[in-house]
Amino acid sequence: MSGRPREFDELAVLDAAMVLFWEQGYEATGIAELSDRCGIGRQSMYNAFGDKKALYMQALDRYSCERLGGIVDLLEAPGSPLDNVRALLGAWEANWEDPEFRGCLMVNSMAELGVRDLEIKTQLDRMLQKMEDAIYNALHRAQEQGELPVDRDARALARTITITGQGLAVVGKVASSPTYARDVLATTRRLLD
Amino acid sequence: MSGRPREFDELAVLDAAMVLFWEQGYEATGIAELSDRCGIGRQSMYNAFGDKKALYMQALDRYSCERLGGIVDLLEAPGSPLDNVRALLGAWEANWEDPEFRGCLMVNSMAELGVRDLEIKTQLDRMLQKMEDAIYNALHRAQEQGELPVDRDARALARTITITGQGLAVVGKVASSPTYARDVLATTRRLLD
DNA sequence: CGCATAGTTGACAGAACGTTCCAAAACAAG
DNA sequence: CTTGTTTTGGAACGTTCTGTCAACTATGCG
Repeated sequence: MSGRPREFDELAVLDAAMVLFWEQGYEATGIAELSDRCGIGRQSMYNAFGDKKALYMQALDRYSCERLGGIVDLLEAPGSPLDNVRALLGAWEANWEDPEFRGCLMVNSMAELGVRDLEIKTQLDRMLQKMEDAIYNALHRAQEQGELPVDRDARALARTITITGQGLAVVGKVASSPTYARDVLATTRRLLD
Repeated sequence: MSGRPREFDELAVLDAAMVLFWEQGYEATGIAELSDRCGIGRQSMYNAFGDKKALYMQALDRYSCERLGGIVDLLEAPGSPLDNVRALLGAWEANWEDPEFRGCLMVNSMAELGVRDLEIKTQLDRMLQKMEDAIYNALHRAQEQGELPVDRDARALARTITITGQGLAVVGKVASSPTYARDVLATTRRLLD
């Protein structure tokens, strides 16, 4: 039998929680703050998502679907796969130039919890591979289509681009130089010629 | 007039605090845990270092002197400057293969506090520039000595290497593949030929 | 020895933490 | 309308947190 209906949209609440964890990290974000910004009561959060860590992992999942999914879509877009990779680098450069750039939830999570929580570590490793594989697939297709020389190690290249993205996401939170990302990504782009 | 002498070595305590912050992050590390692992009482910590944030910033300073200083020394070692850069990349690769690799305090701090605390952000930016400049200086000397073609943008190259190091330090906390760093650093090394 | 200075110790205050209990409220089905 | 089921809001739980206070201890100097 069904009882009283929910007064909130589960996905919208999860999005709000995701943004809050994204901005402040896991430890620095309190339950009261979460329920405030999500617009629902404490008990409703516990009913819908479980305890704090469970909520956090669902926020990570949401990030994986929304943001990483967006990257995957970008890389799998029709047309030149190599241009899609270049578009990803361009998006990163644009992110850098945004003065309100808040980094990347996946990277923040790696730094804060990567070695302290095995369950989260496993999930983050999956997300990382999702990103790496998406880049690898694009590079591999680029090689099949003759856009990228076949003597390049596509796996190593994909990992290099992944690391570059993660590095920019961390450093972008503190670095003051506006040309930083441009310098780094120019070097990265040359690897694709 | 001087009173009762300290029963602890200030630098040793700071080192222990640094390691604890390094392993667990700022928020997840409590004062009780700090004074336990440092082997001194709470009040002694407050007397010697001030409050938690002041202690953290002194730990960051210590990290800058010890670890970043070690990198600077490595890069300024006599002999081939380009080989010194290669040695740094080799050290990063060895770090990756260490199963107890705990990342880098500077990177962890960027991710956790980089956008939330302006004072810490400023300090981290300084540390980042210290590292970048050390790499740049080595590359610049390599160009002067003819080891590295002068048509390379040494600043962009230094930033790329910096970003790669930061990226590896984050990703290394969760990635399972043992060849990850090797792949990435092989690509990086090719930039130096 | 005695005074001044500085370090150590344990207890404590005030606030914040994550979590749970409970009763009121809102709907679906009978 | 009644009964059953679920959500909601508020109060309260015990714990942990950072930081402080006051008493005690140990040293250097006169």
